[in-house]
Amino acid sequence: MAIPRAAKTQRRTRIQEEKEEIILEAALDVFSVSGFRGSTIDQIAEVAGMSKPNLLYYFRTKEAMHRALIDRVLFTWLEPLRAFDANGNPESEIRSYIRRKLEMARDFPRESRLFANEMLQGAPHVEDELRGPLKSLVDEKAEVIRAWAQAGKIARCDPYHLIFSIWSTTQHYADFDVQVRAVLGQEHSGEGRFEDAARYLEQLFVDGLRIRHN
Amino acid sequence: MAIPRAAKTQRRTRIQEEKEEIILEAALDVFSVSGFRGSTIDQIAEVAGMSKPNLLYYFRTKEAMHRALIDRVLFTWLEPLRAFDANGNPESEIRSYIRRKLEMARDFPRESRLFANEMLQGAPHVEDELRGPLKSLVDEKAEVIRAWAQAGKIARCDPYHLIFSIWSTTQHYADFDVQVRAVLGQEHSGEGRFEDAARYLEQLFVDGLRIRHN
DNA sequence: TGTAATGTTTACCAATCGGTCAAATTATCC
DNA sequence: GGATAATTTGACCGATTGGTAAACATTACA
Repeated sequence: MAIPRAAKTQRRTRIQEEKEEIILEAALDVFSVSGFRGSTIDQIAEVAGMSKPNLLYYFRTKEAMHRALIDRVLFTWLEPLRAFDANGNPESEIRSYIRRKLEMARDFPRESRLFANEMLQGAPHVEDELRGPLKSLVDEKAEVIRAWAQAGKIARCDPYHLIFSIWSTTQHYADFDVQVRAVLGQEHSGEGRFEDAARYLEQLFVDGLRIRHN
Repeated sequence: MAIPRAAKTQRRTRIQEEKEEIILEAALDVFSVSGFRGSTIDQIAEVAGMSKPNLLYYFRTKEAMHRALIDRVLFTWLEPLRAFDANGNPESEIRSYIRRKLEMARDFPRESRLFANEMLQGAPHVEDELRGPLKSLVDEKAEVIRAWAQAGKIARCDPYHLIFSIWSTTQHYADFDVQVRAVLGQEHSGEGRFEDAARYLEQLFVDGLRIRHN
C-alpha cells in the first residue's frame, strides 16, 4: 500500500536515486531558461521523459524540485571561492580564480542561469543563504584581499567590489551567452571564445588596460 | 461603435498616451522580475490599477506589451555606447562610459533586469536585433578601441571582451542587486555602493590591480 | 514463488491562464 | 445638449496550471 513519498523513506532505492537524478537534470534544463514562475511541471516531465504524476511521486511540489536544485547549485557554485587561498601569492590566486569561474561558466551554464534567474527575481528562495553562508565566505576572502593590499602586494582597492567584478565578468559568458555569440559573430563564437575571454580577463585584472595618461 | 483597437487609430488621444504609459510602467515592474513566461496579464493589470480587458484594449496581447517594452529599452540601453567617442582620449572615454553604465544600473534597474531576463531565456524576441544593430554598433566601437591599442594609447587587448567586461561589471549592480546588498551587509548597502563601485571599476580598468609580480 | 512495498499511469480536480464579447460608461466635438 | 466615437467593465471561454485519487504494474525480498 503506497507508503508516503519516496523522499520520506529512510533508505533510498536504486530507482529513487536514478529517477531523482533524471528529474533534477530535466528541471535544471527548464528552470534555468524560464525561471521558477515561468516553468511548468509538464515541461519538466516531458524533458525527463516521464508522466507528471510520476515526477510528483519523487518531488511533492514544483517548489521542492526547485529547492533541491538550488541547494545543490549553491554549494558547488562557491567551490572556486572556497579554494581561494590566503597563503598563495596574489597573482596566481586571482588568475586561477578567474580561470576556474570561467570554466564553470563554460561547463555549467545552466547552473549559472538558474542562479541568475533567482537573483533577478529578488532571491525569494535563497535570501537567507545569501545573508548567511555566502556573506560569511565573502567576508573571509575579502579580508585576505585586504591584507594583500595592506602589505602592498596589490593595489589598494575595495575587496568586495573586486569579487563582484570577477563574478560578473565570468558569469556573463554563461548568462548572456546568446548576446556574446551574436556580437562575436559566427566566426568567433566557437569554444575558443572562452580562451579569448580568459586571456583578456587575466590581463585586465593583473595589469589593467595600461592606459597612457596624458 | 467601438473602432478597432487604439493602437490602430491614426491619431493617439491624450488618454491613450497616458494609459499606455501606465501600462508599460506596470508591465516593466512585472516582466523585469518574472520574465515573459512567468508574468501574467492579471498581475500587470493589478499593478496598473485597471481591469484586464482594459489592458487588452491598449495592447492586444501579452506579447505586444512585452514587444513595446523591449523596443523602448533596447534603444535607450545603447545610448552610452553610442556616445562613446572615437576622438576623445581613451582614459576619459572609458571612465565616462563606465560611469554612465553604472548610473543606468542605478537609475533603471528594471530595464536592466528585463533585458537580462530576455538574455537568460535565449533572446527569443530580440535575437535579430542582437545580430543586426547591436553587433554593428559594437563592431564600430571595437574598431575604435583597436585603433587606440594600435597607436599604443592603451594595452593591446580584445576590444570585444573589453566591452563585455564593462557591460557585465556595471549591469551586475542592477541584475544581482539582492546579492550585492546581502554581501555588503546593511551598513554598506546604501546608495553609496554605486560610488564605491564606480571608484573601484575606474581603477580596475585604467590601472588594473597593479599586482606585484615576483 | 508469493506478497508486501515501491513505482507508474489514467482520469480527474479546482484555480488560473490569455483572451473575447457585448453592454455600459465616459469623453469629444458640433 | 445630443450624436458619435472612445473607453471601461463584468461575464465568460477553452486551454493550461499545480496537484490528487485510485487503480495498475513492477520490484525486492523472505
